[in-house]
Order: sequence, then structure tokens, then C-alpha cells
Amino acid sequence: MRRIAPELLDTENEVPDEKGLPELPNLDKWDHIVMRLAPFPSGPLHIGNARMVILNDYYVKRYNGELILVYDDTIGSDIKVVEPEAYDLIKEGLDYLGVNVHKTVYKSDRLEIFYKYAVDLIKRQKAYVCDCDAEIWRNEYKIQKKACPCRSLSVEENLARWEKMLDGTYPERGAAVRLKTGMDDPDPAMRDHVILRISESEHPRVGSKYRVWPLLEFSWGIDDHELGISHIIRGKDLVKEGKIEQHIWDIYGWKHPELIYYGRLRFQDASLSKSKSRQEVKDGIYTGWDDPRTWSLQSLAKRGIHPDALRKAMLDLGLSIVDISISMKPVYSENRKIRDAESPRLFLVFSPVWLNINGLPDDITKAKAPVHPDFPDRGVREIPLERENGSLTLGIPKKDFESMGDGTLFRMKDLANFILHKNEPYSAEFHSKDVDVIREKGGRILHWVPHKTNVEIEVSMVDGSLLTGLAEPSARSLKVDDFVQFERVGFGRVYSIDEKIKVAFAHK
RNA sequence: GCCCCGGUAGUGUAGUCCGGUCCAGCAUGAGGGACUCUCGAUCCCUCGACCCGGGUUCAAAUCCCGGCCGGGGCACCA
Repeated sequence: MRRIAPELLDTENEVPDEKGLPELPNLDKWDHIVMRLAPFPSGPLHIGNARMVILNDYYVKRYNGELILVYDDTIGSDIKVVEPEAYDLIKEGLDYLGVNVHKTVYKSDRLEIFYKYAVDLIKRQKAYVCDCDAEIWRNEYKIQKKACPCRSLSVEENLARWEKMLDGTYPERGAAVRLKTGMDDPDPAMRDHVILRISESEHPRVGSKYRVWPLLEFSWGIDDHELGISHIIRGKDLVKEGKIEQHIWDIYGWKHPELIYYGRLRFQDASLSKSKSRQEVKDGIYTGWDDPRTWSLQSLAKRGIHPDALRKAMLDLGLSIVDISISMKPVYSENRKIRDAESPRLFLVFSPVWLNINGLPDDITKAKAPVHPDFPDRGVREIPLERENGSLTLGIPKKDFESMGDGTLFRMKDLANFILHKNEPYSAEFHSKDVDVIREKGGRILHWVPHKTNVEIEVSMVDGSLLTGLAEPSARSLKVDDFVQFERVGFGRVYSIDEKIKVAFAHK
């Protein structure tokens, strides 16, 4: 073999790994790869969060590691509120994406751990309880790089204050624990950050059991170690938090998990706002958390966006820390690649213009169109041409009707060629049967729908609007979850069939 | 004001760490064509980029300096 055709061996050797993404750093430092997904449960995962999820899941699978789902459900703030239903919605999104979670952890179950470390840090004089007013602290101390009086308090006094935080002596905002990262740090963002504070808000899972809650940088400084996380892939909005985490790891001499940041994702053709979505869902303006305008994973699933299409598109973005502005088009392109072959074709006409058909030979009683043009063996759809009171009426899209002049030759696909007559009542005069005529003379080929036997279909568009279209009779055999292509219109998924067939539009 | 990060075709990405094989690869997009009874799919062609200026070097997208531009942080949010 090597002697006869060595070039074959060579190409074989060069093909192997098409891994688009780089290796994770410092793999040799870790016995096994442990990563985590840390969503804040304020709503379902949307397409913007998909990057975080897919990246982590990808690497865990690549290295046969472990993936921990950590609901980052600390108390949040007035604007960032834990939404009870979000826990399940998030899980649902992960299932859709095919993410395999090995363990699930709730931050809100771990307060005692954080308390233990808080006390320890106070005892080590690495943290202190500060009762300064936040604004005063910022202006008088942080900006001036000066230590506030609380910073030099004794361990005993700090511990006493800590107890007062826990027992309710201090009101909300009355005191907070600060980590001594250094008041002289050149970066103002790094000066003695608050790591625990008081909140009396009710928590959906643990109620009012706790009134002192950790901040993200502290809870993760502890938990990334406690949970044995080896690699952290997160948005670059968290780099400051990463630095504070490292500070904590150094206090305890813990091994540093590898930190990898990716840039912010903006969508050119979608505006993402979880808080706006929540409002609109609550107000009933959106149909629910699967409304296309939420861009939730649920909404993509409803539209028949295959998870692999999303996954591919997200992985193609790589791991760059640069902020990027992307389009949904690559996702749609991938989805088409995956689903085109399976999608049966149908005619669907929005706002039809009805034409009286004249001169069609009587022996033409039905049209036959392929279920899928690339797979003739899947058979044909039959569209019966039933006369009403002796005359036949067919509908064509208004858009096409309006853009064609009187006397235009056109073809109704899989039926015949006609001359358009635009004087009322609108009609079409049979011209010829053969498609080659159109090919020779030019003229557009339209989809169309019969007046008598059509099927009403409600299509929910990406912008939230609902359009009613009329489809050919074979639409009656559609089932929920079918992904179809309406010729010249676009792809969509049947999501419900009751009195109406309902389709969520996916893309062109 | 102070800190940090980054700038490759319209968009996204590979290459940048360890300078040459990069007159820069890929995807998507756009334009054109072939084929197809869809505005889908498939096939072919074309368009189009290393932020700027210096420096180092035989050689720089890759290293150094300066500038410009962009993003982010400076919350008792995540």
C-alpha cells in the first residue's frame, strides 16, 4: 500500500482532528476536567446564554469531564430577582440543547459554607465588617485610597458586628463584609469589595431563613474550589470577579482554576432583554416564555431550530474575548442544512387573490407536486381542482399578483401556465401545460391554493405577529412537530393542532 | 478621573504564544452562472480583510514602541 499509493496514507494522516476550538489551558494540572454552568434563575435560558452553555458542555464532552449545574440563586437585587419558575425553564432549555448535567447544586443551599468562610476570613483579618454608608465609603475612602475606620477594627469587634448582621441588629445596608483586597490598588474596582451583605428579601427556595447573602465573587471564590472546578468559561463581564476570586484562592493557597473569558454577544437581528420579556410574558403581551420575541431556547425549539444548528453556530464563534455582533443567519443556514432533507413541501398562500380559471382542459382534475423535489421516491401531493358551479377558482399570493401586469404569462407550479387578466373579476386564461414553455418564454412560477379545499393555517412570525394563510389540502395530514417548507415562503414547525393548524415560522 | 481588555473581508472565525510554508484559510453574506416546475437544496465562479505610524529583522498579521478606535470595570447585581 505504502509503495503503490503513498499519497493515500498521507491524506489519511492529515485529516484527523477538525477541532475548531483550542485546547483548554493547563490540562496537565488537573486529574479530570470539571466545569460548571451557573445561570441566575431569572427566566429561561435565551440564545445569548446558549454560548456559555454550549461552550462548557462542548469542553466537558471533549475531555470526558464533569459538568455541574449550579443555580446561582443568591438573593439578587431589586432589578435582578429570582423567578421560581426559572429553575425548570432553565433545565428544559438544557435538555433541548442536549446538555448532559452530571450534578445539580443550588447556591441557596450553601449559605452555611459561605458563613463559615466569612468568619474564617474575619479571623484571619482578611475581611472586616464595614458599617459605613456606601456612598460615603465610595467618595471618602475608595476614591481617595484611604482605609475607613472599620478596616482596622479588632477581630473581636468584627466578629461581634458579624453576629449583628446575622441577628438582625443591623438593618439592610447597615453593614457589609468587605474583603481586604487593598485600598491602594491602582484599579478602583479592586478596592476592598463587599463580599456579603444583608438582604431581607424573601427567597423562593429558602424563604427568609437567611438575611446575609454572599456576592457572586465571594460565593464563587469559595465554590469553585469547594466544587473542584478545573476550568471556568464565562463572559468577560466577570473578569473583575475573577480577580477577586484569585485573591481568595491565594489567601487559602488553593490551586487556581483556569479562567477563560469570552466576549459579549450582540445579535443584529434580535434584541434580548430578559427583564423586558418577563414583563411582557406577565402582562400577556407575549404568548408565554416560548414567544419568539423572548429568544428563549423554548422559543427556538418551538420554531424547530435544531439544537445542533445552534450548537454549530455558537461553536463557530470560538472563544475570543472580543465583543461580537452576530446575525441569526448562520443559525438558520445550519438549520436548513440539517432539516431541508426531511421537510415536506407545501403550498401556503398569505392573502390570496382569487382568480377565475378559464380554459383549463377538463381532463386536468388535479395537480401533482412532489413531496420533496430531491427525493422523488417520497411520492407526490395531490391538489384536487374542484369546480364550484362549473367554474374553478385558485388563489395566488397578493404580492405576486400586484407585481405582475395585465397579460403576464405565469405558471402555477406543478399545474399549468396562464395569462393573467387584471380586469375584474380577476381571471387567468389557460395558456399551456408544459413547464418548458415558461422556461423558454420566461415568467415566474408561483405557488397557489385552491379555493374550495384549502386548509387554514395560522403562522406565528418571528416578530410575534400572527398571519393566517391558506394551504393546499395535503396540509390536513400534518402532525405536531412536523417541520415543513412552504414553497417560496419559508420553513416552520407545526407546534399545535386544534381547530387550526398552528405553525411557528423558523426562517426563509 | 482611575484600571483592564481588544482591533484579520459586510458578519463571524483560523493564523498571532514558538516571525518565513499567509500576495492570508474557512463559514456566512452579497453578486453572477448552472441545475431544479420554490425565493429551498445542490454545483461552479466572483467580490472582499491583517486599524494607523514608526522600529527590530534577510523576512512581521505575527515581536517592540507610539497613536487611533472600540469594549468593559470602578454596585451592599449576576
